[in-house]
Amino acid sequence: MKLSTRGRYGISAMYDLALNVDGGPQPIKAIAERESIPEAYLEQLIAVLKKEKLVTSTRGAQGGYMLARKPEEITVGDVLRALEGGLNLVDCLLDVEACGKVCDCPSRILWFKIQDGLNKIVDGITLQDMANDYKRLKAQEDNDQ
Amino acid sequence: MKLSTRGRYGISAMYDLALNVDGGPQPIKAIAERESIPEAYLEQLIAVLKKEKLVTSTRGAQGGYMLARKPEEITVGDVLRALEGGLNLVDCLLDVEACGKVCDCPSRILWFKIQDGLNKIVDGITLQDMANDYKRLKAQEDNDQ
DNA sequence: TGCTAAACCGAGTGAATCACTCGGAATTCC
DNA sequence: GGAATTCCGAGTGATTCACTCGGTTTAGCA
Repeated sequence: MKLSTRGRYGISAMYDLALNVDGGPQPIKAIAERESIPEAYLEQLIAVLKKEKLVTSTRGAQGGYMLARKPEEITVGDVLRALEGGLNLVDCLLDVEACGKVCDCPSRILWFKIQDGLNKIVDGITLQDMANDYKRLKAQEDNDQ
Repeated sequence: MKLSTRGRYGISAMYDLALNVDGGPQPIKAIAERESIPEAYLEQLIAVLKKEKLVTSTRGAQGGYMLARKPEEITVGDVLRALEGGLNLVDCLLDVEACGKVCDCPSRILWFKIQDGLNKIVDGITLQDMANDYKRLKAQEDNDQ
């Protein structure tokens, strides 16, 4: 029930792209440095995000990655589902076949409720919300000085 | 982000105990058979549930396990937290030290929101609710015949 | 036109975790 | 005293995680 580094790094990277939304394409190296993510690993993750059409890329020198949609149109759920293999708490929710003897039906109802609730939470938060949190924190910090 | 078998088996076992709440102590063997859980593995899990004071045991012949509280007083969250090592999505929520370079603060806010929402969901469902689901399903089944 | 900065791609790997198993000791009922 | 049961610690094969590495392709720029 722990989020893997994939999800955490992925969120950091997407959040980074949201902050730099007006800065042109961001190379992996820059994102990796700012967010302290191993560069070669991030490359893999971002490939997934691209396949899921959450980011676009431009190749060659001066290339890099950008958000495929506006930050307020990308939810945290989009990112986590892409990287965490669908946020499926339990296989029997997708695949009725996988529901052998392990899942009796009240359990199945339970998993569904949890899964559904979780999805509602993560789909209610966008990258823009995160960027706003950042601005708010920063303003407060400036104020404290 | 997938629930491990620990959580799934644990819920099944506790649900089983809730259904058999009036049947005296239930030996592991019986629970394992009804719920199709490997017996020796369930033993391990139930030891954790005991340590967390969710079940009580009586040793020796005719012994077994019972719920430590009434089914309506045990939430699914109690069980999952016990078995899944606390349902902590991310270490930096517990342990500020663990929050090195990986978690910048808007991420932390995010994890907190998700974690909090998740806990609210699982703490809103009791073993009794699951048992009621079972009765409802069973009644409907009988009706269909 | 060639250099360099980047994305793209596939394979490999050590460490950790998962999902169990096994053997035996202690306890309690009949 | 024997059978049923909990209790306990250790061990293990398979899988997944979190990366790394080496190389290829693409594109801007001098």
